[in-house]
Parts: sequence; C-alpha cells; structure tokens
Amino acid sequence: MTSLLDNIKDNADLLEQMSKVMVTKTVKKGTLLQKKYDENSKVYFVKKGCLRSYTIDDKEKEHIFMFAPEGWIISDIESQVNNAPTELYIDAIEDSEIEIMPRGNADELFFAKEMVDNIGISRLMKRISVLQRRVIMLMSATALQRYNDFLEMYPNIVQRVPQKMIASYLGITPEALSKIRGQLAKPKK
Amino acid sequence: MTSLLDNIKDNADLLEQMSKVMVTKTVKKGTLLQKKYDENSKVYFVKKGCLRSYTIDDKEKEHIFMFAPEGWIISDIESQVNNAPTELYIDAIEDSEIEIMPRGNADELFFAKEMVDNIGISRLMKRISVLQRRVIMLMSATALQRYNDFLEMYPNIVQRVPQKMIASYLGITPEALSKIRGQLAKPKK
DNA sequence: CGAGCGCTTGATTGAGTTCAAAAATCGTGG
DNA sequence: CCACGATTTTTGAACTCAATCAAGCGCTCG
Repeated sequence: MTSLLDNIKDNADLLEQMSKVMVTKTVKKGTLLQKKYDENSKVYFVKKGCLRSYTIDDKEKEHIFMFAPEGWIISDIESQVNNAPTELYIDAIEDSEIEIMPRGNADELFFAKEMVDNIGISRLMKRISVLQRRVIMLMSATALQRYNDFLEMYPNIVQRVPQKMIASYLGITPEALSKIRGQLAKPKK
Repeated sequence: MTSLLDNIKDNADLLEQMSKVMVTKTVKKGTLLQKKYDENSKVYFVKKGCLRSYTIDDKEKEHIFMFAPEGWIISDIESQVNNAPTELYIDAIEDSEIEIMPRGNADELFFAKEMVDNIGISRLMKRISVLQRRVIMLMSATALQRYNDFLEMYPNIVQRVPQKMIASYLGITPEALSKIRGQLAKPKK
C-alpha cells in the first residue's frame, strides 16, 4: 500500500474529500511531529520510514508506546477518543514519508462508514489484540520473556531500531536489555 | 441499556437475525464461562453483575485483564481477530445476567456494518484508549501510582471486587497492595 | 580527529516478590 | 442468628530482579 487512500479508491466522493484534507510530507530522522499537550492530535500513515509514539515521565524517561514502520497508522487514540490534548509524543526515527490527517477530519472522515468498512474495524481490532498481548506480557512476563516475544513479533523492526528504544518499548532500561542480550549470546558452559 | 440489541432496535432485519443467535443466561458467582484454549471464543454482554477475563501464567498465578460490570462487553478479542483458540479465561465474579454471542456470529453479525456503526467503532476506540493508558501505566508508574489511577478510573468497581483481584489487575501481589493501602491509611504520624 | 552517543559491564540499591503465619471477614449450615 | 471453617487481608522477614549509578569502550558524523 502506498497511500492510505488506496483503501477507498472505489468511492470517488470520499476519495476526493479525503484528498483535500490529507497532507503528504517528507520528514527527516528526528523530526518531532507532535508533542504532549498539543491540542491538534493527528493521525499519521507511514508510507516510508518509521515513526514512534512515546511518553516522557516525571523522571524525564521515555517510554515507547509503539513503532510504526511502512504501512502502519500511528496516532494518539486516547486523545482522539476523549477529544483531549495529546498524551503522546510522535517523531520520526528514520527519514520518512508520511500522510497526515488533521484531527476533526479524522473524526468525520477517517471514521466515516466507508473508510471504516475498508480499513477501520480490522485495524482497530488488530490493534486491540496487540495491546491485549502487551498488557498480559507486561503483567506476567520477565524482561527476558518480553524480549523474546518482541523478537518473534517484530523481527524486522529489531534491526532498524537502536537497542535503547527496544528497551524503552519493553519497559526496561537499556542496561538491563544489554545484560539480557549478553546472557543470550553466551549460554555455553 | 438492558440489552445489547437496544443498539440496533431501529433495524428490524438485523435485530431479528441477532435475536436468533443471541442467548441470555443467568450465571452464579464463580461460573467459568470460557477457559484458555477453548476453540469457541464468545462475546459476552453483561446485563447485570460482573465478569472478568484473566490469564494464568506458568506459576499458576492469575492476571486479570479486565473487569466487565453492567453494560460492558467482554471477550477475547485477540482470539477473535486471529481466529485462534482462547488465551483468556472468563468467569463471573458476581451472580450475573449476560447475553452471549457465539463466535462466527460475532464475526458475521456483531461486526456487521449496522452493528458497528451503532456500537462498534466507539467502543473499540474507547477500549484502545483504555489499553493505551494501561500499557503506559504498567511501563512507567509505580504500584502506588497505578492503584491511585485505578481508584480514579473505576471508583465503582473497587468496592465490588476483592482486593486480591485488584492487585491482580494492577500487576502486583495482594501483599503488596495491602501494604500500599496500609501506607495510604496512615499518612499521619 | 575529536566529541558525543550508544552499548557494555560492574557495584549498589530498592520496589516488589515470596514465604510464612496471624488477624479479620465472609458465607454457609445448623 | 450464631458459629465455625474457609477465604481474604494484614504484617513481617528474607530475597530477587531490574533500576540506578558509574566508568570504560567503540563508533560515527560533523
């Protein structure tokens, strides 16, 4: 898929409407797209590259909520649902090409029936299923188990992303992840 | 809302179809509705009482994934999405009255357009937003912070549910929760 | 080529677990 | 309605996994 609009190419009306509000943008690695407390929470579709969303806690520590490589949609759904200021930071961790859908339009158009029928429901349900698994993991699994699970689920992301970000996604420190990998490397003796 | 079908009462066709497959049931506290590896994952709407879903890890420890009091829908979405055996146990923690929608029907009917338009999308998005918050909490907050967050989010559930289950939801041991509450009770000195 | 960032490694600390046992509460039958 | 056994909650001590703090190595990119 090269554009989010591919999903609705058989609906000329909606397609035209959407095209009007959708912005395609090329951003360099490190570009901050949205930060906490922003009022205008947006929806981002990644055509190329990789984005991430994350929080920063009171100790200035980052916690990565999700990675979004090609073909993924990323946004702060909590703020969309509650029509509230953003909780999440979103930035590019690679040079990326993205489609941006402004809030408001997201409400009215993105979740328009046709859009939803084509991409909404199944994406939303997949998202829930991923989150379900993640919550269970965070509650019941050790750091090692979570790392192995991540390797299985996202083998392609592992190589693209610095270790400290994977640690951040797993909910552990970079040091802890380094030690785990150290163990895995030499299980001999 | 007294029935899930209230959502589609203006669509006679769908309503009739749904009524045919939907089963209303009264279950006693403690009744197990679905266990891990069950093939026929179902969707439950709670009319009265309270259900919960949970996993049991390799150390026989329960981890509560969610509580579902009156008006809530509970199911193992991961298994629904992937058409896979159940991951979650679901049981009644109070005497309850529920509506059960069999799998398959859930795929075809519950997520039929009309149903979705009325209840699906917004419920799914709310669910995601709750999970988003939960993941962030599990990654960045201490047990105390998570407990306070739970008190705010679900003040009505707290009194209905034994402490050990709240501990299980928070991802800590009953002992730890007891100690936290001990601290909160006497911040005097 | 140097400065800074990312990764590793080690020593110390701490939040929460585990284990155990007592105190409080619940629920069920007489 | 009370009593008694079972379950839940509390409390305490010892332990553990991962966090924190600190120091050193190796890149890379500016």
